[in-house]
Amino acid sequence: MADQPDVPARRSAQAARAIDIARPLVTVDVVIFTLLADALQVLLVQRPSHEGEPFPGQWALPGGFVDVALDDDLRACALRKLREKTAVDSPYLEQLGSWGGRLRDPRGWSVTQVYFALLPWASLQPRKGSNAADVRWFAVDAEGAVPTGQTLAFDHAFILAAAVERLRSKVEYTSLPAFLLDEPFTLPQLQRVYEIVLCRSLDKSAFRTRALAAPGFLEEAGLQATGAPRAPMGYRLVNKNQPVTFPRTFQSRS
Amino acid sequence: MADQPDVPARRSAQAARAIDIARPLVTVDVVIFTLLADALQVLLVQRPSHEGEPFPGQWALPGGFVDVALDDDLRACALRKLREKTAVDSPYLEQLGSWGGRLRDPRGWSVTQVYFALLPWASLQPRKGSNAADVRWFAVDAEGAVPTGQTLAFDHAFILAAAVERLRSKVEYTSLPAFLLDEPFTLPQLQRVYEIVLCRSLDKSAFRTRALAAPGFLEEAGLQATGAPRAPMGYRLVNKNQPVTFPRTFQSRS
DNA sequence: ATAATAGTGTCTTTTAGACAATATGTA
DNA sequence: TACATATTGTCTAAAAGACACTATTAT
Repeated sequence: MADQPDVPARRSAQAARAIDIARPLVTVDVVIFTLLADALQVLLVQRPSHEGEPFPGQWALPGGFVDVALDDDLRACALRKLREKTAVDSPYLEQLGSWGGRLRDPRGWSVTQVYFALLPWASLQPRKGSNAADVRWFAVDAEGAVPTGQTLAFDHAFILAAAVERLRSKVEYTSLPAFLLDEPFTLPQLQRVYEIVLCRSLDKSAFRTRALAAPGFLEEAGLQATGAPRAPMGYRLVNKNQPVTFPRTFQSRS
Repeated sequence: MADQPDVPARRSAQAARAIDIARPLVTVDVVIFTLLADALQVLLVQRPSHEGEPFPGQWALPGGFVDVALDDDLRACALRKLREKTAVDSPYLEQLGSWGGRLRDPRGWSVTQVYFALLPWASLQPRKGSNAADVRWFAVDAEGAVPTGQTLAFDHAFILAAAVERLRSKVEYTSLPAFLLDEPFTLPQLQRVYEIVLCRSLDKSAFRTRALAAPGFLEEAGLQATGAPRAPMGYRLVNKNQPVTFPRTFQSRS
């Protein structure tokens, strides 16, 4: 590593060892979810097939090495990766976790910081990803798997399943699914998103009561012409950066 | 970096760049909580005062560089750090998150993976930390701060506050506090832990009903001679590795 | 007996779940 | 007017909060 930071020559042996030991590879990956055709979809990219690249041609989560010159911090790095693939720059973005170890990358001990993003589909339409050939949306099934025909690169199948599980579990008691919708949205649309993510139906009346009663969640945005016989009320999020937490989980099994 | 993994000389320019770019420093830190004297306590260590070490003499979370030779993965690394300070090796250990950026360590772009551990006090008594001089327990206040007199090293004050917040928020709807108690414990003891962590009192009847009704949480372990006038029933955890999730949050304000 | 702590019972309140009823627009 | 979708109302069930009551044992 040629351009390693300069360290004074007079440092102690202990400090020197701390700096000089072999450093793991550090990457950031992003699990990008959206909603399309009544299904949860995840964005995957195809690995390059250059010689020397691991998992050539296989599908993977978008991501890559932290660039210590470009990225101020981990979140900035995740936003950069997201922007490179989707041209979106203020999504809902949450840290999912880290996976690191000796075996997950053939190039050596590596650690990845995984974020997950929730995007409304319409936010992607204007510029649908720079070089679209190697980027695709895949529907995610109930187990968090994806119909690529092959397994994903690295441990990404495992990470994707963890992301879906995290999303599912938080959907039980937060307003997360609202970040998958364009504003303004209607309550029937919101309920449908919950049902898609949870893979079960919810009671209409209880759902409305809960959503409208939650403080700091929704504000009215006028009746919407959705084509429905009766025009439904539209709503916007009061806070676009943070989900609302409900005091109970959903329990309907109807 | 002398002992960087060997890469075939015939690799492509792109692959070569990926491997050769400057790598961030990678550390693992552990927020170790226990319960003592009716207060939540966190374990801190004093930074060495060798020349060249950052934040010499200041208190910090226990942790340090990933050792790619010793550690198979991140969790193994966290367990090693924990074992070095406490001689405990099967605690409740959960990933908290990562903090990474250019400015958090004067030695360069660094990223830390933070875990938090919950330990019963008695598990620490037999060997109370190898070299006890530079290791100490500090009571944590309601805001997640600690009475050291100085600020903590690195961004550890911030990380500690995040850990306390995470603990508090999960305590509202999980059985996490049980991992702070030695088994067998009694329901009054368990309730006291909840109250300490939440900084508010809970109703006895509702608490007992909820705890005993939660599936997979407690199993009876015989009456305990605690010195109380009436001997209380002791309980053990059915599952020592995973907390139980309650369908509602606590709401008592009595 | 009294005190202190453990544990239970009862009543009320809240909110979800089920489902029926009403409202409002389109064809 | 018929119909489809949005929205509201009613009843019931489940669980928590408040708090009073009973149980057990050390002193």
